[in-house]
Amino acid sequence: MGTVTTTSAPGTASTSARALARDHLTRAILASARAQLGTVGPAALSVRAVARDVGLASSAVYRYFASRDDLLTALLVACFDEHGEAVEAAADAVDPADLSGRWSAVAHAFRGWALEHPWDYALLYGSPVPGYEAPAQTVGPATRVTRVLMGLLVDAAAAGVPLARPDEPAPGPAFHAAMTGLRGFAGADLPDDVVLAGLAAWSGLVGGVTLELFGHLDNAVGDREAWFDALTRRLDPFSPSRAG
Amino acid sequence: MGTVTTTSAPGTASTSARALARDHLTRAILASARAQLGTVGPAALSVRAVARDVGLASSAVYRYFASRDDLLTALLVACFDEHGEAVEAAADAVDPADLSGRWSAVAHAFRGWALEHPWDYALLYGSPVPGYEAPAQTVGPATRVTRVLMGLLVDAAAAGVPLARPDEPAPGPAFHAAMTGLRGFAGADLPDDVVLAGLAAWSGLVGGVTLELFGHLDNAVGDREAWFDALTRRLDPFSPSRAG
DNA sequence: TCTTCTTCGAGAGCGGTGCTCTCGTCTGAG
DNA sequence: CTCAGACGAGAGCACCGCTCTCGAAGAAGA
Repeated sequence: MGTVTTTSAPGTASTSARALARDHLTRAILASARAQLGTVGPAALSVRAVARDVGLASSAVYRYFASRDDLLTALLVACFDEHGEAVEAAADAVDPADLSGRWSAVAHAFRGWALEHPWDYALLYGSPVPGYEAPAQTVGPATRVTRVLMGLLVDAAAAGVPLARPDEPAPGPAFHAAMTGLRGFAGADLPDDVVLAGLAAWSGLVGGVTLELFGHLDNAVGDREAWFDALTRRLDPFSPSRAG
Repeated sequence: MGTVTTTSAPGTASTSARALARDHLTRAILASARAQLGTVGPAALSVRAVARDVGLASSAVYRYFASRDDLLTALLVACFDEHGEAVEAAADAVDPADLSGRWSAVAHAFRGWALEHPWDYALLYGSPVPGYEAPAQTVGPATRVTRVLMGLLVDAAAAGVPLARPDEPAPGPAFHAAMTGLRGFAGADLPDDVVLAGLAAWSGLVGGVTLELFGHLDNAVGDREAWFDALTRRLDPFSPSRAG
């Protein structure tokens, strides 16, 4: 669905001059689109501008991407992968037993990438692009970050750490039923309090970065690092277990 | 900046046929734009489509709104006001002494309006529109919701309720300094733990609604009401004080 | 080597967009 | 009653996504 057609069968790396040229141009188009996305936002991405940038007629770009939406899909996959990789790397650099440390690393990597690529972040976690529906091929890369977070939850559950706060009422059976899909996705039978704690932390993280990046803290919060540090600590779902 | 010019001085309601017609058409354009926004998203809003809808030549619309961005600004103000009013009404319908109840009402009203107006919500809290910079006149309406939340924090601070969790480390001096703008905005000298608790709850709320509305819970969470109920309770910054 | 099939790039073109300018018309104030 | 100002329509400009056609160039078979 990304490229229109492929001369060689999938897996067999053709080295013909034509295939090489095709590969090169596909990459150039994607890179140019990515660069344009960095300055102008997904909704304003222009196939014609990309074509001008790589030195092609606008119609020629359609030999490589069937439509603007296809180009958007490729960008979506690239950004999700890059973002996921950054978060994974940060999580893996921390002692696996230190859940709070892993959480903090994940949160800061999440925000760090977003600050470096604000429009890419908007493509991933901002408003949907009006006419565009993300195809199935994007859900894999899209879930890399959530997979990292779920890894934290699975480890917490395996260690038997309760993530509910002392006074927090247990989520009811409706919540348990609602989370069937997520439990299946995690591949582990996570307790409800763990799932809820994880989702709340995830919401707070996305919300915090979104508020900052989309300008909702502009006249309210000065030092953004201090703000995010404090937010991360406050959201840390594993923090209660450290003291108690 | 909204309308191009006004025949009558501001405040004096002119009843001349021309002024009436102008008022009527301005409203019709805004209503049509709002309706179009409801189906297609801010980035795809088309002045020409609005013109067709209200039965005008596209050029005539520019007699009423100087540009597409001006129309967007008017929509932004209208949506912020509507959203703020919904949240305010929900908060005012609860016993003022019941902080957790007010929080829950605010959160559910926030989400309720967002679910009813997904694209309007995207305009308010989603990605920035590429070429568009929100003018100063939007910040007033934009802060209505946050004002309600800050009212909660001010009341909590006045009641001397500590909002930090038992094991939570106090935010440092850098955080205190970062929140100068917000304290000035609140008009009260809120303690750091109260500010942090409020911002974290605010982040979680925006993040939760954003995740749900922008499709990030699609294959993970079934019953959305159950999920949001549980999230709201988990995020409730006043909950610890109830039990302790 | 010659031929045939496919791929590719360019250009023209269609209907859409935001926006500007001009040109008649009509209104309201002096 | 007159005349400046407001107004609507239309043409036009530069841009957009996308399609179609056509000629050049590469790949593959005879």
